[in-house]
Amino acid sequence: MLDIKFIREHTAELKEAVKNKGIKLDLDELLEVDKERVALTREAELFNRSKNELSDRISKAKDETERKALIQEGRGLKEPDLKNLDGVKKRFDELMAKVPTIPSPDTPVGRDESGNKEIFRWGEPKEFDFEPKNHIELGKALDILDFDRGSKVGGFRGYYLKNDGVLLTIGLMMYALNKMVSRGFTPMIPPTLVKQFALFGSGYFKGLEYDPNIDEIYQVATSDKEATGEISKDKKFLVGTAEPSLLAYYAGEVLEGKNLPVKLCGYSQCYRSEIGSYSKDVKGLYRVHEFMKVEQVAIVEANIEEANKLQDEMTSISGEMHEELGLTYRRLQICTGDMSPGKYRAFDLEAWLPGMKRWAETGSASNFLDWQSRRLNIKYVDGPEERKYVYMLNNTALPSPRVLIAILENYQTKDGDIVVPEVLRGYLGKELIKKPR
RNA sequence: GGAGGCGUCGCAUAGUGGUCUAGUGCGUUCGCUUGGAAAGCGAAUAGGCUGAAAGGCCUCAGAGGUUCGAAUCCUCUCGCCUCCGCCA
Repeated sequence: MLDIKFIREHTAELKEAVKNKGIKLDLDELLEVDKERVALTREAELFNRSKNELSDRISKAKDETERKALIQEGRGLKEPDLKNLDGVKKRFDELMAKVPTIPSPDTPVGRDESGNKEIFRWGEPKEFDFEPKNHIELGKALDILDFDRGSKVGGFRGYYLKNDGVLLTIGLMMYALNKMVSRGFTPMIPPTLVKQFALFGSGYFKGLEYDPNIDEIYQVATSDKEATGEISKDKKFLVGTAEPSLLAYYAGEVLEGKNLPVKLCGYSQCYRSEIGSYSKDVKGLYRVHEFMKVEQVAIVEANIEEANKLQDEMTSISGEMHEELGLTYRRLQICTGDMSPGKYRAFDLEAWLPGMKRWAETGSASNFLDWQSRRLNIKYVDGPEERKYVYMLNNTALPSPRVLIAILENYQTKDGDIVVPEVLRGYLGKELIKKPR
């Protein structure tokens, strides 16, 4: 969400942003609707003013005759068409919800993910003196992953973690939480079942309302009437990351400037319907409907340099974890076409998967400026009189399944065992996950 | 699942048809006072839209209705809480 005044004054830049981000939005229509909205509001104001004045005079009428005369006069007032105003407001809101943040000057312009730019690389893809297996084969042989039973019970993209697969995963999460806490982030386990506003506020709906056909979010209904939309009571959604729950923690609040920046990290189960990815990555742990993740978010004052600096810091913490885990990774700067509407500046981390022979997105760091805080109505006190919307940032700390894939594939031995990365050994109590022989 | 309660300007509350331009207390800020502070005294203290400004309009959870006029009456919706039952 942006300020309508800003939109009026920066139309050209916004049109450029709409084009470069590939958003379906007619800004001219928005400006037209805005004009109409202002005109109708003005009309309603004038009517209200005369009505209020008249009511006041009626209440002060000195006798019945005067009162009756004034009431008659009131009947003559022409009421503006407020129904029309409601419609205009609704259309205005719909269009406003789609207005993007103008991307940062350093963001490459591109149509899709092929326009992302590699800006940093740590390590090189590992060389093996044997043909490395992928995590599916490895996991099955080690009896730490079970996809057959996973889909039997959980359906498409279902999986079980077993034995050391569980300990590795929980170990990764503990490792990430400890790392974040050591960097001054407040740990939280937030709700994963949340109300609509939290997801809308963070930008997880493409429009004003949830649309199950395009939004990659599960809705939870507790009755048939809810499921069919007949009633909307208690409609809840499953979050795809801790981000919306962490950001919405402060929804509607005004924070003290001296308490900024607020740094939080959240551990949560994450649910993704993957509605637009039916045929993508159908095998293995790469793209699953539910997983565990530690997420980092930050709430900062409205200062672009500070926000960018913190974004870089958050990205570097994720990078450091990849390094400590011994995972070759690269950092990409995300281009306009691969960026969601609200983002100002974004980076992905990708780890190398020797078995699948590909890079795997293992993190995504985004700076939204005030696009989310306007939707969530989160401000801070800046000086004695001024209140400003905060800037909001988020970044993955560690996503469990993809990092697990990277560890299995990078640390495999010729015999199909897995060497446990040093930083995780404390959580497993062993140095090697041995294949049953 | 059953029963009941509640939703007012940061917090707590008052307000049952016009004098509400929403009162009071707490908190906060500023001033007076003081060597400095506390106390005391005085003042200020919601958000949104619109406007160059002055100002105007809207918002008492939300929507609709009754009325010349609604925080107040009616209907529905949403949200929260308590008790009972069931249960991890």
